Amino acid sequence: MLDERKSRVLQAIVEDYVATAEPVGSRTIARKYSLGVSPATIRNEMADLEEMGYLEQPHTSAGRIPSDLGYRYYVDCLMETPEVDPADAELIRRTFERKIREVDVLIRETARLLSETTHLTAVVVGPQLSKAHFRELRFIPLDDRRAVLIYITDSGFVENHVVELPVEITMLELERVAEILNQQLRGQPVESLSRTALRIVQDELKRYGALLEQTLEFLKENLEPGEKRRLYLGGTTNILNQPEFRNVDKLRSLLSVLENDELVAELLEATEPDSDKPTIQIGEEIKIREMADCSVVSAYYTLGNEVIGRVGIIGPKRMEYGRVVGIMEAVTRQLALATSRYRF
Amino acid sequence: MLDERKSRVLQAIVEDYVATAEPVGSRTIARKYSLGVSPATIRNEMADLEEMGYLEQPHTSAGRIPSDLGYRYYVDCLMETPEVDPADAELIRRTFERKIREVDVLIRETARLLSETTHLTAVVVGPQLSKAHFRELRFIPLDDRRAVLIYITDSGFVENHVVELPVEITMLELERVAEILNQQLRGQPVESLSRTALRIVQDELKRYGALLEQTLEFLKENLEPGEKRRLYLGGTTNILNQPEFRNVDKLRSLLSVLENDELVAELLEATEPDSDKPTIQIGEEIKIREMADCSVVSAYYTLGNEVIGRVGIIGPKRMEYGRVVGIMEAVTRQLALATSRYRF
DNA sequence: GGGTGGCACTCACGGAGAGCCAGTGCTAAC
DNA sequence: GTTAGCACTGGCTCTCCGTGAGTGCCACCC
Repeated sequence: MLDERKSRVLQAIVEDYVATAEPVGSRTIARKYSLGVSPATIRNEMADLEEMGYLEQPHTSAGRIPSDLGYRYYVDCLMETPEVDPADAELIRRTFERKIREVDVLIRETARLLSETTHLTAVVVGPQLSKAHFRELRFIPLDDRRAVLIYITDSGFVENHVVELPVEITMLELERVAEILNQQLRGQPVESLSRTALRIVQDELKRYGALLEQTLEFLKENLEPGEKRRLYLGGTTNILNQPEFRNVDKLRSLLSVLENDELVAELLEATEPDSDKPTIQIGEEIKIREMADCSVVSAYYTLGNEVIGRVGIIGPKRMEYGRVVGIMEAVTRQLALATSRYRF
Repeated sequence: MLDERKSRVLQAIVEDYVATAEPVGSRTIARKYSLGVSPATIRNEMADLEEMGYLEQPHTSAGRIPSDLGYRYYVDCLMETPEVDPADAELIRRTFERKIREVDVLIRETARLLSETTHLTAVVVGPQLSKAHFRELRFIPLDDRRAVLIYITDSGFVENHVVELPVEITMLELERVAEILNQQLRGQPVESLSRTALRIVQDELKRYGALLEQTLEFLKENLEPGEKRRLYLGGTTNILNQPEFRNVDKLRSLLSVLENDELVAELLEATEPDSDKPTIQIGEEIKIREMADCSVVSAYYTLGNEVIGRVGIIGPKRMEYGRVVGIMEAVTRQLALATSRYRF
């Protein structure tokens, strides 16, 4: 725990550095932040803070910048989350009051909204199929060899997939397959439609072999933990406005990471499972080497009590944490609300 | 038309500049490309070519680089398209021999494939709904107020959409609506399901007012020329490897363009409608200012005789046009083949 | 003893100048 | 028409200050 004055000094340094991207010196603080002491005193405090690991010095004759630890202390103990800017609040309200009926569009719009309000890069991981409850599947025959398999959950996802039919199957038999599957599976949490549960059904339906196998395969593909993710990035180019990424090589390695959906989705998994405050990962706390200069603010949104998706903001460590957290809270609240409209 | 020797000189300059990204001088050409004449002669030829507008000089004491016109002459008259590299050919073959059943996945994979083989940025605009023929729609009731509207075309697209029902409608009536619409519209080219054609049906079905309106709205949204595009970018970060984009500001403006799906899709519209060779746009031939240093190679792919989608490669003007064209031809051939598998 | 003013020291940054060199344009000769 | 020779150009790199922001330390003061 830092004493009052050290806290104020650290806070001043973080906030000034966030605003200017320049190492901040003792005189600047004495002038801009009225701590009522002289630069020399602040120099001493800064020397202490550096020794304790909260500050770093790019080179001997430069000002100080916060270390990862310094940012960590700042977000944990010093940061305030200001009211969301009225213009942003208005934008958020307006975005969600439009009735968006397609889940994909909703995700995309959310990502755009977050990136526009924070001027950073936003990630949204869409409602996960596996968190929903199975409702019903249907086959729509196309010709004698193929049908569309349609799969609906009670949170309103509709997925479809063309499956090949065993040649001999009749329209009636097809309906029978659907009926049996529906009876066995309706209302089940999709997550627990595990291989074993499905296998029971499979036994019962041995004779529809190939068709069933494809259906199951589709269900598996879409429901396993590694299910296809609905992931959307917004405002990737906002990164380019950050002075820390003027360097093209750094930029390239970061952008390569962002092109990898797997990795990005994992980033957001770090969200603390029970907190309803956004989680913040700072610099080297992120395991990805290329992101050592970045921070990630992430949160989840819920449908009922169920976590069904996540949002994140990726930016330089030097970001306005308070503002970002405020925006994120406002957006996830609205997003949960919007998602609940899909339910039936 | 350039005489033989001028052609050889221009070709040498383009190819050397493509390979090295450095302005090329008369000595380099004399040494590396055996034209059988001395540097001085080549200097004279270069001076001529510059006067004719095929070459430019970054500054007085530097070598020459091709102008837009120079590239244009090169791709029109001098370029050869070499055999696709065996490793790439193998990769292309393998990608498409996997049975990909989801259209979205196919597009994504194609974009990835193109960007990996060309080391440039790839765009794929997916099969357009509006080019298909209507086959059938279905309602699956969810509760007494909502149903899923499912829409199938004969080229294998399945789209779905939650619609709100007029409260009084019964299951049977719902089926009747679908039936009437199906009868009226089946087999129609989707493009010609214009507002007027739909209005006729609408008259007939006045009593289902709200539901019908929503259905029509959905059809319109998805079928109008401005329909939602299935567009996918691959290898965006490949741009960063190009020395011409070491400059972060140039890079930013280019990436902003690429974030705009509308603009990117328009780029590919320029594809010449009847040629089966890829179309090449060079530098300022592209109307987008931010892309003045880029070239776009684009082509379409067909299902039957119908153009249903487009692919493009975006790179610096200094790209290996021959190789890119070769790869693109191979990929579009395979893509058309793969798409035809969806048909029924 | 904590706070402060003063002072020497450090180091990144930017501009000026020198040398280098790839490449040109021109001229004269073949 | 081709080529060799040569003076000239202009960007690039390296080095060398000068400048200024900022530090660390010391002595002094309340």
